[in-house]
Formats: sequence, C-alpha cells, structure tokens
Amino acid sequence: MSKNEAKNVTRIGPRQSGAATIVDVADRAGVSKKTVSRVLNSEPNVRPETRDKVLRAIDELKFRRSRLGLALAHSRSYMIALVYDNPSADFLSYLQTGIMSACKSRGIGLYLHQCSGDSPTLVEDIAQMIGNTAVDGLVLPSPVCDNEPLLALLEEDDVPYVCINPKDQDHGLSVSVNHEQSAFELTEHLIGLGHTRIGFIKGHPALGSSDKRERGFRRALTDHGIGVDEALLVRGMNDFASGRDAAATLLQLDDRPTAIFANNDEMAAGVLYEAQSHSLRVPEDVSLIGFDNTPFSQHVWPRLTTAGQPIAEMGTTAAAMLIDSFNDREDPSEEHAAHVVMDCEILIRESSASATT
Amino acid sequence: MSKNEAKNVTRIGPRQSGAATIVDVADRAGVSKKTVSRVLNSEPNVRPETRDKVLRAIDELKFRRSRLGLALAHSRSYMIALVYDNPSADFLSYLQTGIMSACKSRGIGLYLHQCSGDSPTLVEDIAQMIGNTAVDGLVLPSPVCDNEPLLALLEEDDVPYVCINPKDQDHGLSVSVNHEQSAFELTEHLIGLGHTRIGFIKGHPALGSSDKRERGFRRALTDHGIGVDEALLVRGMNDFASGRDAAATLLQLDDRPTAIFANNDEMAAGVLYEAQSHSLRVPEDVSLIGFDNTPFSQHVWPRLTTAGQPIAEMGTTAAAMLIDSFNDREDPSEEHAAHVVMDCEILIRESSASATT
DNA sequence: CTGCCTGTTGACACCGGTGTCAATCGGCAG
DNA sequence: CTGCCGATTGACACCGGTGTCAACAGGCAG
Repeated sequence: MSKNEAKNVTRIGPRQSGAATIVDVADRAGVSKKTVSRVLNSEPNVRPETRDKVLRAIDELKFRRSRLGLALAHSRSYMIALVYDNPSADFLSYLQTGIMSACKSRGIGLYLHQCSGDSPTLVEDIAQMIGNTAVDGLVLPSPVCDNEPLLALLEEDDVPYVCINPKDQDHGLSVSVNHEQSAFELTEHLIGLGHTRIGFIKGHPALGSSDKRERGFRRALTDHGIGVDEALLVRGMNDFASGRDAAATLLQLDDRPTAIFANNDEMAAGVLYEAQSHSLRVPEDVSLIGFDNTPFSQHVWPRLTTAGQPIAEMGTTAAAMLIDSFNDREDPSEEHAAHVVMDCEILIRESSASATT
Repeated sequence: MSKNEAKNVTRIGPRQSGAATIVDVADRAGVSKKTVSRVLNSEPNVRPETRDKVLRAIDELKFRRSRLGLALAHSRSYMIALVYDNPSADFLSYLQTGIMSACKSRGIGLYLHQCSGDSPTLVEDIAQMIGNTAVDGLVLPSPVCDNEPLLALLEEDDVPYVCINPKDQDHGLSVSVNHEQSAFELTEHLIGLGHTRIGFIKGHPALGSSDKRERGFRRALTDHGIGVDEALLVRGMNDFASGRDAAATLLQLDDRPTAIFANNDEMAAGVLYEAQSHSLRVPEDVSLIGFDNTPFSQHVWPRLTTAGQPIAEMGTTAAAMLIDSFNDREDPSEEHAAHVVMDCEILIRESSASATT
C-alpha cells in the first residue's frame, strides 16, 4: 500500500490547476489507477468496501472522466460528426436537435462539419476531418450522402455512417421518408377536389427527394386515369426565385392549371408571391400545395397544404442507429434494421380547395 | 541511428490497420518521433535535408496528425463549443456557418451543445460537457450568455467565452448588433411616412434585444415630439402566435394605429396573418415592419420592411475573437477589442407606406 | 590544441485514461 | 499441511502526440 502511494503520488495535493484526474482519485482512495478505472467502468470483482472508498474520493474531488484520455486509449473520440451541405435552415435545426437527443442519452458528442458540394476537395476535407478528430461515425443528410466517392472512402476505411434521405438505399444505414407515397397522397387530395390540370414544379435535380416526389405525383395522375401533360411539369431549384419563375411560366399558359404542386414549401412561397402580385387568389383561382411543412407554410395566409417530415425523429433514429451500430461491434448480439422509412404527415390547409371550373 | 530504429520500431510495417502515426513516419524517415514533431510544428533548427526526408515520409504514408494526441499532450481539445438554447432556425444556421468559417481557417473544430434555459441542471450540464470534452472555449448566443451562474462558473474556471447579443457587455468578449439604433431608424422611417400612431409589439423578455429595440422605438417617438401612448405597446413572445394575439389587440382599438412595429419578423408574420384574415390590407390599411430579415420577410407579399443582422459575420467575428484570445495567451502581444458592435442593414420594402389618414 | 558555443538530434517522461498480466490473499479439497 | 483456485489488486505498457534536457557534432576564438 505504501509502495503504491509512493508510486502514484507524482504531484502534491489535488493538482494545482484544472480538474482532478484518475491519479488524484487513486491517491485519495489509497488504491491504484486501475482500480479506479474498474470502478468507473462498473467492472466486476471489486470489493464493495474498495468501491465505496473510490466512489467517495470521486465525489470529494468532483472527479469527471476526461473524454480525451478515454479517446486516446480506445482510438475512439466518442463523438459523431454531422456533415452537411446547404440544407434548409429549418431542416438543419430540427435535425440537430434530434441527433443531439440520441447522442445525449448515449454519452456521445456531436461535431459539426459543413462542406460545399461543388468543392473539389470535399472528400479530401472530410477525410482530413475524420483523421484529425477520430470521430466514431458520420451522419450524412442528403445530398452529401449521394456523393459516391465519399461513400467509397468511408467503406474502404470502415468508417460507420448513416444516410438521411439518400437517393438509393444501397449503402450502410439510412433513414428516409416516404417521399413518393406522400406526394402521391397530396396529389390524390387535389384530384379528390376535382382538379385535373395540375402543374408540378420539380425539385432540385441533386436531391433524391425530387425524383421520388415527382414519381408519386405522376403515379397518382395515372392511377386516376388523368394523362400527364408534360407542359405542366416545370423544373425548379427548390428556392423561392425558381418557384416564382416556374409559377410565371405555368400561370401564363392559355389553359392555366387549376392547381400547382410545388416540390417544396419555399417554391410554393414563390408561387404564392407570384400569384398574389398578379392578383390571382389562392385557393380561389389556383390551389397550391407544397412540401416540408416549414414555418412559412403555417404563417402565410392562406396556410399551405403540405407534407411534413418528422425531421427531429429522423435525426434521433439515425443517430441512434449509428451509435448502436458501432457500440454493438464489440457485442454483435443483434443486427439493427439497416434502412428505416418513415411516413410524412399530410397537412390539409387553406391553400387547396375545390376546382371552381 | 540503428539504435534509434531499434527503439522506435515497436510495430512491423506501417501498422496493420488505421492511419499512420508519428512513429510510422519516424521509422520511415529514419529519425526520432521528436524530429518528426519538430517538422510538423515548423520548429527551427532542423536540417533542411532532414526536413525533406520527414516530409517525404509524411507524404508517402499519407500521415495526418491526430488531434487526440495533440489534445492530450496540451490538455486542449482544439475545439470550441457552440452552446445554444432555442434560437430561431435561421439565426442558428447562419451563425454556425459564420463560426465554422473562422474555425476552419484556424484549424479548430466545432462542437455542439444544446441546452434548455429552464432546465435546473443547465449549468451543471455545461460544466460536465466542458470537463468531458476539454473544449477550448464557448460561443454563447443570447439568451445563454445572460445566465449569470453560468458566466460565474466560466470566470472561475477560466474558460474563455464570447457572448453574442448579450444584455450587458459586462463580461469577457462579446459581439452585438446595434439594436437600439436600428429600431430607432426603422421608427423614424415610419414617422417620415407620416405615421404618428404606431403600435409596438415588445419582444421576449428573456432576450436582451427586446429592451434595446423598445428603447430605440421610444427614443424615435420622443425625438420627433410624438408622445408614447402606452396602450399601443403590447407584450409579445417573439413567436407567430403572440404576434397574432398582439395584432388582435391592437387592430381592434377604437383609434387603431396606422402602423405596427413588431419586435421580430415572426411576430410580424402573425400580424400580417391576422390583418389579412380580417380583410385589412398591408400597407394600405396598416403599415408593418419587423426585425431580422428572415427568409419569410422576403417571401410574403407584401415583403416586410425590416432590419437584418449580419449573422454569419457576427459568428465569424465572435469565433475569431475567441480563438485568437486563447491563442494569444501564450503570446500576449496585443489585446483584442473585447466588445464589437455591428450595424444592421435597414431594408425598406413594400409593407410600409405613407399614412393614408 | 583546447574550450566554448550553437545547431541538430534523440531518449525519456508526460498528458489521462484502459488493457494485460502477474502477484497476492483467502478458502477449501486432498 | 500442501496445493489449487478464484477473487482482488497493482505494475506496466500503450494510445499519439509534445516538452525537457542531455548528447553530440562542427565552427571559431584564444
């Protein structure tokens, strides 16, 4: 015992500055570092009496295990990174909240990395980030998760990751929303109101959700025996300006559509703006629906009919899947579902009404 | 030399899995760890020839310095934390972008911590986070930066931090915007349009910006010899619903105000909604101005007159001040400005027009 | 030729934890 | 009484870097 004390006491007192370390606790309790470590990790085969001594010392010194030492010892950082590229502010904000909720309950930290999809060094930057921080895994919201070279790198280096709304569920883990089905239902809603000439503003081509929503739109028309008039499908870029442009195109057609389905709420906002500035009333003259349930869609008059993704829940699920996946590597008891698909909430509001024709 | 090789070669080859370490580089270059470290840190007194050998080895092995070892050696994590509590999604998103830009150029990482202001364990949670992660500093957007117990803890433990839009500039570093002046100018704009009965929807009492904006509003009226009618000042909570409620109160007054100044755009959105659903036209019947220049304010018709904070720039400046402050501790050559105040951009748009009375 | 100084380099300890293995102790069967 | 076994505990190396100090070389003044 005295030998041990002499060994461990490399400093006098509970350290001049900063927090107490495991050595301080060991000294205080009169045991070795390793025994403290055993108590910290709830390992078996520690005499209750010893455990109590250690716990008391931990309490007295207000000791807190440093993640740095832990990380170094395990070559794990106990952090995951959220790597994003220009999502909408609302999406990002809710997603972060969801991810952090899963992280918090698992003692994992969240690291942030923003990238720009058009940067030629995107993959290299991320590789560098991973090397630097030793993050344990990545959360990749669309469209980052559709970057093939990046995924190839991650597979090669065996870095766990989870995709959110990927184009295809070919890789690793993923959490998505049923874009096609929701678009189908929104379209059916319009059809049910008597609309047959429905304009559609396509989404940004880089996003997997765009194609899926369009597919749902087309399928609803076809299923109800309504021919798809390609002149009513216009390209948009998911932003306000392109929504306005697309609306301008659609609204000046001789045979104007009686309803417009915009691929997202921001473009729907553009449509609404364009309509109102040309004295067209929504929904009396044109019904309008969006997608995403952004705050905007609830704050304008008329409020937008739209579909909302359970963004926070998706974040929580994704982070939980990711963290559990590498925690279970040591204990490969059960495989988790690799691909989760959630439903959107369809929100019928004032911007869609019966066709007046 | 051979002695050194025998010493450093504890593993055979460039390591079975994972990235190369400093030892691998040392072996490859036939030098000691320390010499590699010297090259990595651009220390003087390394022979050019040796430096080249090391650089070549680094290149060949694709070596990247791990932040973990670095962190442990220095008891610094080379990360800063963004600690936030319920800011608006837009504010958060822009702020993050700004912060990351400053971080990236300084080789610092960004860690995320969300807290809820009403949690009794808020301070303890943050203390724990700091202990765990050893973050080098904190960015505290309002209202977290007005939490006195938290600031006391940080001062005591000597944790660097920077406040964004704090109530008072009493502590540490801060970056703010000139709320009072901007509110003053917006109010003057209304007065210039002939408005004298101007409703004001106060902001959330927990936010420092609320009081300041109200002060600017009052000062503008007083300066122009217009008495402040307290009946026209209504409490709001910075959200859509409270904006609607406040508007309902103001618009049903016998002597209705001809203009309304909402403390932020989201409440202005509520006012607009309430007005439109009562067939009141903006700006013909009521002029309306907000504050924040959210996307909403540009996407509705009429677009909102408002003031925009340079959020990303504030984030960049704040993070830069913070990082430079603890980097300069070793080299205390110059003190940085402790408190930076920026100007808002006043944006006159269609929601404000001449008083028709 | 000697002594000193400077430039260059490496051995070693350290940061704060964990994993490995051996030592010690007590109880119990032979 | 001896030997074995499991429970408990500690010494030590290790993770990937950096700081300290000493060793060693070569150049130059005395």
